[in-house]
Amino acid sequence: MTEDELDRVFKALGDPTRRRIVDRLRERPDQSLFEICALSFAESGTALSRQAITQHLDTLEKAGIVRIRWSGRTKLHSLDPGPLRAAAELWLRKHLDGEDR
Amino acid sequence: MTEDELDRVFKALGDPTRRRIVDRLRERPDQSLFEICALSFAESGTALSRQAITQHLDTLEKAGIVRIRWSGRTKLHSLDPGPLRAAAELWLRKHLDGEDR
DNA sequence: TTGACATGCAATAATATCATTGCATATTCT
DNA sequence: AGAATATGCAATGATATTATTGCATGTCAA
Repeated sequence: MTEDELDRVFKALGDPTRRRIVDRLRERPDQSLFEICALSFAESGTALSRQAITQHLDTLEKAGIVRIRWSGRTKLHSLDPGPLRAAAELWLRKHLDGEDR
Repeated sequence: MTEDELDRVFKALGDPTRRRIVDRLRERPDQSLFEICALSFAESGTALSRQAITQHLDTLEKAGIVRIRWSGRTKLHSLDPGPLRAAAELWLRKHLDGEDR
């Protein structure tokens, strides 16, 4: 994992809206943009525009955290646990050695 | 750990200069601003201004990752592993359950 | 007490991020 | 074919981030 990839992963995680999206995608994969918008609204009360969500999803996709798949006219989003795991292993874990885990 | 704290930790980690600072502080604690500047230069070749490093250190301090201690006219920086560990435990780990670790 | 040293504070500028709006394109259904 | 659906693309604006420069303040040491 390159420095740039690490940048993108941590930056992607540095936003609460994106973290919520990742949480929801983990509960259920293959969600469409509309589903994610609806859940985002249901959860937070405030409605972000569809484009805002799209941009967050792009950020997650560029970080490699989210994978997309087209089914007709709907774009389905799922998690790719790889980059998250890589970031945790490569970087966070070395700062936690010697602790009670 | 609140959402805001999580934001600050991940955002702080989303910059390669700051990650390098954390790496160096882990190797040796209680480094002054000048030492960090010097190491940063020695490592990367390009010299960031002292103020740029100061701002990065502020970001790390606000994220709770770096603790400071004054000794006369020198400001000594050390790591606080707490927020890093909390972020890893609270957030990253739940996305890694069921894997071979 | 003067000079060198270590750092702080403030202003500025370039670029990036986050969210919005309006319009366009492609797919499904009747 | 026409209407509704799901999404893309582009422009804009507000705010945040990153790095710079110049000057000020506090501390140590000769």
